[in-house]
Amino acid sequence: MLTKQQIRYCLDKMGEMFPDAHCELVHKNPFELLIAVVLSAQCTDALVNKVTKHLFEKYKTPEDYLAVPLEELQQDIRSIGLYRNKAKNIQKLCAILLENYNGEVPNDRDELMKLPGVGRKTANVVVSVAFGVPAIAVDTHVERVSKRLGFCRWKDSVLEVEETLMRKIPKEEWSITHHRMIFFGRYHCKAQAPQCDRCPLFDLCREGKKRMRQRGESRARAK
DNA sequence: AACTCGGGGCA
DNA sequence: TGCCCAGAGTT
Repeated sequence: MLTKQQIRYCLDKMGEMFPDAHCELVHKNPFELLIAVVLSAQCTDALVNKVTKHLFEKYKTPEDYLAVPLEELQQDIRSIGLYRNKAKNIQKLCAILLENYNGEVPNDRDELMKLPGVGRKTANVVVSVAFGVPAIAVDTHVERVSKRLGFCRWKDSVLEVEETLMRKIPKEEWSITHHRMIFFGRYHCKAQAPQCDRCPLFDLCREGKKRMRQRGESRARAK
């Protein structure tokens, strides 16, 4: 595992590579952010943004989402995957917001996780982006990058990854860390084709060196 | 821990 | 046309 100092170095480099790292989901308020993040599960932010553009014109409040039949809401988000379940979850979630939270989005991670369709990652994104609460949302990008570089152990669960990152990174940097790692993971340290040959972190990266060795060996075999 | 839900994007 | 993308919930 890398030291705190090494991790800090990595995060600084990621910041240089992606100085504009930010939450890519379009939203104007906590409620729209919550809807956008729930929709974003298992699909790209770009695709969600296409849907929410129209969605947020039509639906402004929790009441609006409950005022239409389920089938209509499903059709409105049809172009993203898992849309049937997501539409159901959004209507349930809006009913709970009205019932228990006065129609407002709670600013507490554990309260958010009680809502249907809201897991740990979604809750962390909402509290950190909408309410400025320090949090590290561990999605597959953050998990993959953490494991490849050695921010955490290979066999760590998602929860263990989050705990390890929180232990190794100063609290003030949790939120920006999450965005930097997502950009780094999505555009550079990709799942299938990581750009190891032009990576400023190659010298620290155990997985990068391993991959390069394997590539060399397969070339040698081919000859 | 493994499985299921799913359409869009891209090769 | 078939693989890849990428969380929550359930068993």
